[in-house]
Amino acid sequence: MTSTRPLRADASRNRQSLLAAAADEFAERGLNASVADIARRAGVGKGTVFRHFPTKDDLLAAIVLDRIDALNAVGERLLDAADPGAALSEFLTVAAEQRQQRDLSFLQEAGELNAEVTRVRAQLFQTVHRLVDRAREHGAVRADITGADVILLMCAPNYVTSYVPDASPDLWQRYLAIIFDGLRPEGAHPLPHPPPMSLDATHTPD
Amino acid sequence: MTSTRPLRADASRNRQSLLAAAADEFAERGLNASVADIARRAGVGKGTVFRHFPTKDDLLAAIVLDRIDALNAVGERLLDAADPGAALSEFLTVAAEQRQQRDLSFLQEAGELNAEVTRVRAQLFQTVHRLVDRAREHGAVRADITGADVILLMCAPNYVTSYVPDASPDLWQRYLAIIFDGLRPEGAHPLPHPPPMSLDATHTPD
Amino acid sequence: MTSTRPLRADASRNRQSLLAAAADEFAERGLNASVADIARRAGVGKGTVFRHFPTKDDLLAAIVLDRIDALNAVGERLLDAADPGAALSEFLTVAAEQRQQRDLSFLQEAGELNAEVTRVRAQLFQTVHRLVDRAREHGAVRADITGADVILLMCAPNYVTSYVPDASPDLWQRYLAIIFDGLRPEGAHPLPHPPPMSLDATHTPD
Amino acid sequence: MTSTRPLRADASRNRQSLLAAAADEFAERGLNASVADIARRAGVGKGTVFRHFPTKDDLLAAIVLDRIDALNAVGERLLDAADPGAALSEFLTVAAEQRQQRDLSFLQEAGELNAEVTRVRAQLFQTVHRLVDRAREHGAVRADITGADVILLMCAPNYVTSYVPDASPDLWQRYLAIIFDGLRPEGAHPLPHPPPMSLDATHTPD
DNA sequence: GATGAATGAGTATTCATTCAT
DNA sequence: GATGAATGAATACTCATTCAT
Repeated sequence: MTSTRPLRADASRNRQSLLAAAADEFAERGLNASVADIARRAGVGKGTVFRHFPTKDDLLAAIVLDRIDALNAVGERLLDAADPGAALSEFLTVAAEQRQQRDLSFLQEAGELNAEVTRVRAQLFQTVHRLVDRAREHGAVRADITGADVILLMCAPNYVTSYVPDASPDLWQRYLAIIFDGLRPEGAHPLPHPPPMSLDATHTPD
Repeated sequence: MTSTRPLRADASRNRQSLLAAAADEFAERGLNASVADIARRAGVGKGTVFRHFPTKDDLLAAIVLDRIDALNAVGERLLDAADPGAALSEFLTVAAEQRQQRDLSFLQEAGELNAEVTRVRAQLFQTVHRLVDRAREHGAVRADITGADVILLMCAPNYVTSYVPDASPDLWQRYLAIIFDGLRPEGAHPLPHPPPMSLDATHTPD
Repeated sequence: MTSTRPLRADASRNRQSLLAAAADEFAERGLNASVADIARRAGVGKGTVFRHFPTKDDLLAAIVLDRIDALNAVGERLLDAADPGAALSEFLTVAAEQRQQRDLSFLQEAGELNAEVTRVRAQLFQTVHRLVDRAREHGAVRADITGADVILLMCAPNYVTSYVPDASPDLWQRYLAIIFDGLRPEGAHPLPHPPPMSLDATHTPD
Repeated sequence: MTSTRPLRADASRNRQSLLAAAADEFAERGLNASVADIARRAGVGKGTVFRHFPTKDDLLAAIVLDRIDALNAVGERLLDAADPGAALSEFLTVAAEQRQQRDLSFLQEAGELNAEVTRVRAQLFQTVHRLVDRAREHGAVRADITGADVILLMCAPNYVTSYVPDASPDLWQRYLAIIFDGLRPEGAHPLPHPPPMSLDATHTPD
């Protein structure tokens, strides 16, 4: 949060290349993707990676940050939608599409990440909570469902399809639909366990 | 399948310690858990690990094998149950309980593992297919659900709760219930995507 | 053959230290010399070895390459000498001096080494063949001697003296002289076995 | 030299299997041949190897011992031969045949070996010295040749042919003949270096 | 005596990170 | 600012040797 003066043009270009390259490399190789490969893919020297991101983990955090921010923007926009049920459904669809593009599921391993991520994630959580509250009030989802539930279930469709070797890239739609059916009021059975109190945003559902 | 003569008493004890220690260590540290740490945890020398499991991957395979076998046994028993819907539900419950005990989700990263694993996994798949077929015929699950769907969704409850820092150990029950509601015929909406053809069992949903 | 831009000054210095240290270490400990020891002896970190030579074998190959190249250069120069007999003798002397400086006889154990080595070795073989042909035509060596014979016998003087614990460093001269006498036409007895067809240069007489 | 009571029948059989297996394995794999492989090849347990030979080096020593003893026996018998020149030639032939059967040239690496070996080797050296002295007195070898010279040159033919990939098993005969021609009085040129004083038999020309 | 299970020092190699150019 | 050379901790795996069975 040090008062970042704007980067020189080339530096900013490098930063972008790096984020893209890193996201690709991580998506392909998981957390073990090597900094050297990322640098090569970005067309810069290894040293440059560390000038921009003091640590491999910081690089990871930056990627996650971008992603969460983008998703949060979508969520906030949908808060004003006319049909709250459709809005929630749309939000989950966008979230899954985003995850599908680049599988960052391995992030689960990556422990706490940095504080900035936690902050942005907390924002996203707020947004989801509001989306869910509106949907619930509208009767679009069952009464016993919370924002936390949706946050947790949000990644399941992609997770689930990641096991299918040569899956259609849209297979997640099937499982999102099934899960969403489970969230609806119609035919709902009482739930055997209360929802988690709050997700402290230090962990990583995205 | 080499006609393994029964292990010496101490050797067999070591093998058990190793499997337990390795499962714990893998669960805590993921695939990068080091053989040295596993050995230390099991209270044996590093060399002993390799005597029992020529390769880190073989160790992993042994753990997975045990797990799948156990689960398959449960599934086969449930094939004879009176209520096919309850049987399927029971099966998913046992699967989740097993996964809850030790999280092996990192296995997703692991490549093919060995052939034995693939074989046993294929058996398990068969069992699940039969459980699902029976449940469907009984009207306990919707008509458009296949065995493959259930295999894929089976792990979702644990995956989802793994994001909650200090979750109640039974939280998965909540998400299994939601997902199972999504599988029921009541209130089902048509699914936007066909199910995957077949899971080739070289990959790792367990 | 990748268009290697010239190494940075320090890197090139390190490369030289490494080659020297490795040659010494190999000479003292044989093929089992450890990369760690080589690094220590060169005064660099272990990682630096692998930056310069991706593999222990590549390091070995580099050493061998240098040696063969140097010897070949001498041989080619001697092809123009006035007295072909003296030229051959001189060549064998230089070869033995080179080997005496650093004993690489352990190389016999080493497998194929890399293709570059094979290529350069084939060149050296050509050179020797020509030296021997000229000497034979001049009557300086017996008629039934081939280039292959000389290539094989070339290393014998050093091999032989390597058994003498505190030998004079010039002792090889004695055995080179004896062997060379065996190659002369005077007093030659017919040979009981034909010469080898061709040495395929994937093996390692140097 | 502890007053070895005669071995039990099976033990003695094991000892022989071991020596044979070890010689083969060493010949095929060099000094790095593993004790486990030797044991397997001999059809005994690994522990048995160490009961008979407290150390891998001791096993090696035992093999060498057998070999030297056998060769020495031949040498001593030839001391009484009618033609001292032929006797020396015959001796060198037998030595080369023996070495050809099983290549133990890697032994050079094997440092000092044990005292027993040194003792037996000293005997062999004596024998060779006497064979050479007789041959010299008879004019069968040049006057400036010593027993030490012959001991050293003795192994050269096998060494030299070990570089030829698919050599005829008798190729050594060619090089023994060349070297022997170099030892003859006819056409001998004066030698540029005095012979080594004495070979202290702690090193290993066989 | 024989066996093979256990041990741990040793090895090549990788990779995040630092720093001289 | 950018580069890539240097570093060394970490890792899977091997093998001579010891020792309980």
